[in-house]
Amino acid sequence: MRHGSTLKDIAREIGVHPSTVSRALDPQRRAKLTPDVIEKVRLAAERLGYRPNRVAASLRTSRSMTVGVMIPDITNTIFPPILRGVESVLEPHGYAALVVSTDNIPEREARLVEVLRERGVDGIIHAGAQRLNPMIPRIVEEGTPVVTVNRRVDGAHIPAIINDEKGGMRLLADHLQSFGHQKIAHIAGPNSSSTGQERLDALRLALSERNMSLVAVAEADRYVELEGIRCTTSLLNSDKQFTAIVCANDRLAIGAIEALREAGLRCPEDVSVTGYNDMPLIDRIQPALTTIRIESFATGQAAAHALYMLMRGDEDMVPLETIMPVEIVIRNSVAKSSRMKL
Amino acid sequence: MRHGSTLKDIAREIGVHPSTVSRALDPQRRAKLTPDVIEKVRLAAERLGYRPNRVAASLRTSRSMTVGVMIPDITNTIFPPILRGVESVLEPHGYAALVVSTDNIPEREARLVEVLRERGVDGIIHAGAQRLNPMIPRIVEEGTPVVTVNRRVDGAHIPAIINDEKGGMRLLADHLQSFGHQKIAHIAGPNSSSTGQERLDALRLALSERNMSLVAVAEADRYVELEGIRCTTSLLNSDKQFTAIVCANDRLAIGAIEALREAGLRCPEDVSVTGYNDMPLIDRIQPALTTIRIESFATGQAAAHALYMLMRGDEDMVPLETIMPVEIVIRNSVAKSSRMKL
DNA sequence: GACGCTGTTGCAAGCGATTGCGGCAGCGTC
DNA sequence: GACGCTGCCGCAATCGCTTGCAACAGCGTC
Repeated sequence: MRHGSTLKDIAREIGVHPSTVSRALDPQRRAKLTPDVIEKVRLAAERLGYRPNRVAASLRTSRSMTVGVMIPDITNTIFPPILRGVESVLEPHGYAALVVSTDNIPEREARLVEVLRERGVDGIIHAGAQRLNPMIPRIVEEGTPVVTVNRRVDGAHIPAIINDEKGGMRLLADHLQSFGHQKIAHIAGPNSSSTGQERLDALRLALSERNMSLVAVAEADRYVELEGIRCTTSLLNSDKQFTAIVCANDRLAIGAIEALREAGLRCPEDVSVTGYNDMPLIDRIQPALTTIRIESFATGQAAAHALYMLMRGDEDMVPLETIMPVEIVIRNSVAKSSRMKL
Repeated sequence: MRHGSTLKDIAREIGVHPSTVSRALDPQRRAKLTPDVIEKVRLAAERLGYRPNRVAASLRTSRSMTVGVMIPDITNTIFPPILRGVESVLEPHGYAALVVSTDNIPEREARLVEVLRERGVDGIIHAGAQRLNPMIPRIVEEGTPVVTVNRRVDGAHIPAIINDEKGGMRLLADHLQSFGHQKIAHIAGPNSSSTGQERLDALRLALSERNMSLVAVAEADRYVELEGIRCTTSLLNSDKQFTAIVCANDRLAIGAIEALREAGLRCPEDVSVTGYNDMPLIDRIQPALTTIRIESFATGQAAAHALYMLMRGDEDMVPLETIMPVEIVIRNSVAKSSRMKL
C-alpha cells in the first residue's frame, strides 16, 4: 500500500467510471467534461490524497516523462551548470532527469544506455567528450531522440550543441596579438576528446588568419594540472621559442603556470598563458587567468530545448548544430613578454 | 514499437510460456529451471534483442529500482562527489538516480518530492542544507525510505550521514593554538543551514575546551565570497580584537582574505584565516587556504549504503547517525600574527 | 412526437512483466 | 503395478492508467 489511492478509488468514491476520473484529472481532456464532475473529482482526489502513478501511465502510454542525462564526470566543473540548464527547461514540462556518469569509458557508456532505455527514457542528452561513439547513432535508429553537447557525431543527423571554439580561439589570438605575441605554443587536450581536437584546429585557424605561428603543440593525456606541468616542461625543453602558451582548458593552464614557475619563468612577464572554460575560482589564482568563458548553463538549456522538440516530434524545428557564443575574460596572465625580441 | 520484443515474443519463439521466460531471465529463479530451457531462452532473447521493460516490472512489483537524490545545488562543489559516491554503490545494485535540484526552497522541495514519489522511487537521499523540514518525516511515514546527508532531522528516526564538525573545529583550534592564536572571530554560515549552526556550536566547544575565546561572530546570509567580505569588514569595524578568522566554508574565507587585503591587512601575517570543505582550486589561491577536508565521496557512499539497507528492509542494520571523519589540510593561511601582543 | 445531432460518460482492452498455485510428468518405493 | 513425491512449467490474475469506441441522455428541429 505504498500508494494511498488510485483512480479506481476516486471513481468508486463519487460513483463514476475510472476513465472519467482520468480525464477529469488531465488538463488536456478535462475540457470535455462537466464542470460539476471535474470539481467532484478534484475534491475526492484531494480528500483521498491521490497521487498519480506515473509508472502505470508510462506502461500504458510508453512515455516515461523522464530523460537520461549522460555526463562523463559531474565532478568536472563544466557539467553541473549544464545539468542545471537541462533541468531548468525540462522540469517545467514535467520531465525528470536520470543522471548517469560515463567516465568516458565506452563499455560503461554502453551499459548505461541500456539502463536508461530499460527505464524507458523518452530521450537522452549525451554530454560525452569522446569523439567517436558508434553507439549513439544506434540509439537514435532504435527510436530514442538524442542530443549531444560538446561534440558532433559524424554522419548521423543528431543535433549537437557546441561551443564556438573558433570564435573563442580568435578572441584569444586577437588578445595575444595585441600584446605582441607571435610565436605560440599549445597544450592540447587528449585527442580522444572532441574539444581537444576542435580547439587545436580552431587555434591553428585563428593563428594562421593573423599571421601568427603555432610553433609547438604538446598533447595532454587528460585534462589535469599534472599533465599541464608535464606538457609545459616538455615544451620548454624543446628547442622551440614561444612567448605564450594557449591551453585547451583551465586546469592545464594551472599546470602550465606552475611548471613555468618551477622553471624560473614568470607568468605573464616571461611567458603568457591562457586557459579555456573559466572555471570557478580560476580568477583567484596567481596570476588571475585570462580565459574563455563558455555558457554552460545556456548550453544545457539549448540541449534540453532541442531534445524537447525532438520528443514532441518537431524534428524539423531543431537545427543540426547550434553554436553557443563564448566570450573572453581578460585577467592577468597575458602581457608583453620579456622574451620578445623588439 | 519502441521496444523490440517482449517476454511474450520470446515465449512464442521457443514455445514456452511467458512466465517461464521471465523466470529463466532472472538469476534468482533461474535455478529452478532446466538448463536446456534456460539456454534456449538466453539465445532467443539475444537473437531478438530483448530488452526488459522495467516500467512494466515496476508496475507489477511496485519497485522501480530508482532512487531520488535531492540536492540543493549541484553547482556547489561539495555535491558532485556526493552524487558520485551515491552512484558508485547503488548502480552496481541496479539502481539509477533521479537527480533534482531543490535550491533550498521549501515549496520547490515539496513539489520535487511529489515528482519523485509519482515516479515510484524506492528511496530518497536528501542532501538538503536546510535545518528543519517537516516534509521529510512525512515521506518516511508514507513508506519511502529516506537518508539525509549533512543534516539531522530532529525527532524522526531518519538515518543521517553527517560530517564530524566537532572534530573539524577541534583540528582547526589546535592548529590555531599552536601558532599562538587566542582571540578568534568567526564568520558563520546562514543559520537556516544546518552546517551554519553546527559549525558555530562546534567552534564554540572547541575553543572553550582550549581556553581560547570566540570574540566575535558575524553571520553570512549565504555561502558566497561577497558575504565573506561583508562579514569581515563588519568584524574589522567592530571594536573586537582578534588574530584569526575561522570561516564556515571556503568561499567565505576567500571573501575574508580579500576584505583583509582591502583593509590593508595581510593574511596570514596580520590575521590568519581558515576555511572549511577544501573545495577544488582552494590550494591555488593566495595564500593557499588552510581548511578542513570533508570526504564528500565517502559521504555519498555511506548515504547510499544506508539507503540500500533501508530499501532491503534491514532497518536495524543502519545507524541513526553516522559521523564521517574529516581532516585538516594545512597550507599557508595560518601563521603567527603581528597583532599578538607578545 | 420522432428524429438526428451534440456532448458527456461508460466499457473494456490492453501496456509487459511477475507470481502463487496447480498440474503433470517422471521417478523411486513397496 | 499403484502410489506418492519431487521438480519443472503453465495458468491467469494483477499492477494502475489510458483511450478508441459505443452508448446514451438531452436538446433542437421539423
